[in-house]
Amino acid sequence: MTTTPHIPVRDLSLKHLRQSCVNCSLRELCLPIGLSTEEMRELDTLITQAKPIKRGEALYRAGEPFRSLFAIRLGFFKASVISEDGREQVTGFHMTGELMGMDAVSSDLHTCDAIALEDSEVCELPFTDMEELSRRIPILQHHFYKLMSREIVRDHGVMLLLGNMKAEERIAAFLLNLSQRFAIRGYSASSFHLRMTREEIGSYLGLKLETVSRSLSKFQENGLIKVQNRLIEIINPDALKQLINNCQQ
Amino acid sequence: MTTTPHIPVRDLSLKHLRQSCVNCSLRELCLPIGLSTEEMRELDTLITQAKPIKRGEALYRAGEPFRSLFAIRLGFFKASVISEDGREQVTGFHMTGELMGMDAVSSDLHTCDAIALEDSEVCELPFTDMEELSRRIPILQHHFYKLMSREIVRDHGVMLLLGNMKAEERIAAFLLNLSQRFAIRGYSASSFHLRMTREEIGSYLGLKLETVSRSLSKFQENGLIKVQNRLIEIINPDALKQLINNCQQ
DNA sequence: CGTACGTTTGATGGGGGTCAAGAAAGGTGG
DNA sequence: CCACCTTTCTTGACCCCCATCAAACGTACG
Repeated sequence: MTTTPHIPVRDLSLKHLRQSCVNCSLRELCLPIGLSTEEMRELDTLITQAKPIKRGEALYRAGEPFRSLFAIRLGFFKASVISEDGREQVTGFHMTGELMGMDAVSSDLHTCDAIALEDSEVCELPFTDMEELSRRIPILQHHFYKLMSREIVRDHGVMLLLGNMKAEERIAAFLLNLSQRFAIRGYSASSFHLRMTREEIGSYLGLKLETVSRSLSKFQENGLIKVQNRLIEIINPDALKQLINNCQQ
Repeated sequence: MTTTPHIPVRDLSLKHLRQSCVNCSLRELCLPIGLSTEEMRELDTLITQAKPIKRGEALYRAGEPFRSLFAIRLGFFKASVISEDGREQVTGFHMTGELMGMDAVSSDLHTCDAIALEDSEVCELPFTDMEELSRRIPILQHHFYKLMSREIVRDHGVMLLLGNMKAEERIAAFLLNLSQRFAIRGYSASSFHLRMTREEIGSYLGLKLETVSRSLSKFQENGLIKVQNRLIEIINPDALKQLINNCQQ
């Protein structure tokens, strides 16, 4: 039984089931790989009803047993690991259409917390079912390998950022990355709302919240962006790009 | 020079190929998941003859088309990404029994360079063949998902290190990590040879080579380790562990 | 044996962490 | 709608860690 958010819950025809898959949570998962209608239907039967997660709630926490991946149907999450001595490191921010929980496959335990930064909805994908299905649909198997690989590449990018870039370069890269991801989803690339605190940005970028705040203020002074609390307007994206590339190591 | 392989390179009968799979390059891949002899044989037919890579040579480079994963049969590699403006970030060091190239699945192009830091041997695993086989051997499919997931978890650990730790903590964590991985492979945990330069260590840890050198010297002064060029002897592993955990945030 | 590369160590300076205080925003209950 | 409180954000002052620059030394290799 799959429900679908922007479609009324009671209206559960097959057509809408498929739509839910294509349009929302599994956009990245299904749409680009060209499954047949029949295969898509099989995939849909796997997916449980969309589950709402309120802002501040955990989708899962480190240490919990792993059963499912989660596709974000709508909303915004942070993923973070806590070290033994209590330090938090935000490992990623995830938005509509992205898949979470792939880190948990390795040990059958979640290795990080996933916290909703706004009211969200996720679709649960039981992993063993998914594995079974992907054996029968080669293209789906390949796509899952690709998704996990993409996560690795993304992490390498963050490592480059943390290892090589100065504070302002990191912030610039972060803003451009968000901008691009919003744009892909049909939102404005030049104006968006930050769902996370300065502290969470800082944790992700290896900076203190004061440094994040200062950098944003400086960008505003220089006319690169406009900051109004968590509303960001990108005035001069080219200057931001230049900032990242110019500072030769 | 390089340590001697368990099996002479020239002796490549089927039996030895299988042994090579079990004992060396694919230790992590095959051994722990309990394949039947028949399945193991199928896997072996997939694997090409061990290929030697000399010190300094590239196993692959960023941008090259992706065809295969590589299992390190013997040796030591660094993986690194180069940013558009020429900055190098070492994303990992890989030793015997580990799998390289999983980042390339996402785009069918290698996204990083893999450079041998000592004379090495790798087994090539053509990825499409591997996918096909893993469809018929569920446990193999699951294991590959796990391996990729493990890579993600590992990267999260590095992100924590880069985002939260001070120079000496990073070095301590790095040394302990190497120590542990050597120990798993049956080598000494307390005494080992660094295959990489101070600069490469620094790149991996987000530090400059001088800082790496200074930290090692300081550890030696304090009796935690003994450094003799690239030979490291760990005198007081507990003190190193404490170093990582004590420095609260 | 000499050149090149890698390493160590010192001196210096700056980027960003830390501490602190005040301002702004958001949520809650009356 | 307002008063109140909490959380988040901004800005300033100070200082420390680590990058940078520089020089000398050790080691590997042709």
